[in-house]
Amino acid sequence: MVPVIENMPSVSNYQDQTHLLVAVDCIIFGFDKEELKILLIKRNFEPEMGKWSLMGGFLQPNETSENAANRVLETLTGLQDVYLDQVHAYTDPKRDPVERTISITYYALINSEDHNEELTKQHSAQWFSLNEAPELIFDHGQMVQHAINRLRYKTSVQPIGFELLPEKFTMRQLQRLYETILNEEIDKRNFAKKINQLDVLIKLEEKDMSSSKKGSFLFTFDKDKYEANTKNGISFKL
Amino acid sequence: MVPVIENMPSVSNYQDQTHLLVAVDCIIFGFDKEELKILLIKRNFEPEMGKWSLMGGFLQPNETSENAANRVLETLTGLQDVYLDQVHAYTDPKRDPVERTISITYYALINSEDHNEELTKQHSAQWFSLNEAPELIFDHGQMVQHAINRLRYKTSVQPIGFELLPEKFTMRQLQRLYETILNEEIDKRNFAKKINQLDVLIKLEEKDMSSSKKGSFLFTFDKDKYEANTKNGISFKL
DNA sequence: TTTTTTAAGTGTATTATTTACATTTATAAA
DNA sequence: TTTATAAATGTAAATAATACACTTAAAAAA
Repeated sequence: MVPVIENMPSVSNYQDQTHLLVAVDCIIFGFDKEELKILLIKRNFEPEMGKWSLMGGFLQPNETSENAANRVLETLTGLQDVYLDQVHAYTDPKRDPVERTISITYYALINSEDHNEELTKQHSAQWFSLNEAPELIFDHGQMVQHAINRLRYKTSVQPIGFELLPEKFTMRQLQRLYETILNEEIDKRNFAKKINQLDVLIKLEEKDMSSSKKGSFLFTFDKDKYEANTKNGISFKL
Repeated sequence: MVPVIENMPSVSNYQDQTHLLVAVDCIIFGFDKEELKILLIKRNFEPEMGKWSLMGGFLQPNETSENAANRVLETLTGLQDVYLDQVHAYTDPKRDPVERTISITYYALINSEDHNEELTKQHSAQWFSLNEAPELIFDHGQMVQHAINRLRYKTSVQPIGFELLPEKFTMRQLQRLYETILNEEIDKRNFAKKINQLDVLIKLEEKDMSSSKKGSFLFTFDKDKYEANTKNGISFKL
């Protein structure tokens, strides 16, 4: 028998507690050969109609927040099974002026070639490079910043960068991706050395001829090794 | 003018959305000279009365989750202004059998000497070393594991370990703290070298005579340098 | 007073990792 | 056939991490 302390009800008062709206907001990262970009929507609904924001949605009765983030992402891009990572829960009582809403953010990594343009057009969505992004509503700017930091960290411990690339890619595209995520220039010899150490790439016979006269070999990643490293972690530091 | 798309209301239906209970749960870390421990409560209330769990509470109307975590922490330990760090939001619809509740976790770092024993007794709380902790209700075990991982990471990039120590401490205590957090043995010469590089400690004249005949010098941290490094980050890797 | 005991305190050599850096090569276009 | 372009590649230097053992201060015991 556990004694019941004074002032401490023996049954929690779930009923009396405040129930709140819970939303998810997605920071959708894409890479278009040169730059890391984020997909933002121009709101065609209130509140803050006409302003730019992240794509989000309310948590539904039988969903986890991961489910909700996937749903939101599919609604906007048509993509399923996308890499998603929870970042943070934002809980300021005044963050949404209409009604108190807490928001859980997820960042998504997508290959920006893949998304369904019909859908993004419907939502007046647009890709922005990080330093040209417009001002965002509420605390969405802070959410983006936080997500970038998390992505940078994650990139240094797991080889997630590949999620943003097409199936076949050149060493140079991969390098540009890392450079744009980490926001620093990397020496190409040192980069190749590091990537080869990770031992997750397969070099194909095929070349991409679009970028130079010589052409550059295409790579794809070794799914098994990649997944092992994605789970076990790596150390990517240049 | 922003066009309103079919099937897309121009005003969001906040009213129609599901409202949920939101809780915070605290993973309270303390260090008692030898080991990293966590403070757990034996529930004297339903659900799961009599079982061990994290200390938590529901988010109140005008609180942020940080406020709530601080409140929960003060209720149990009497401590204010404790180091707190958000870890993750848990959202499985079935995680709480009484009613759907999402939980946002925070880990707290406290100097375990400081807490109010009267309060912890009232809540039937007890310190457990990490590998002797009892089984916990719901998803609390997973929450603890997740928090430990986060603490390990944080320790390697910010000098937060000091939050767990009394104001004056020996180099050896600090080393034991790092060893217990990182779960590995560290060579004492290499450790001292590394810590001195961080340049956040002040060596006092005073010695602690309790641990050896020679005694060991006490240190305190240089508040300014410590705070600068806490913000800017360090790299602690041994 | 001297000896013993105990953990504290300290430095260097080795290894591993990271960084800096320049020339040759394959191919398309002129 | 020549030219132009980005791709491909390796080594030396610097920095960081690791391994490792003896001396010392003080209390306790003889």
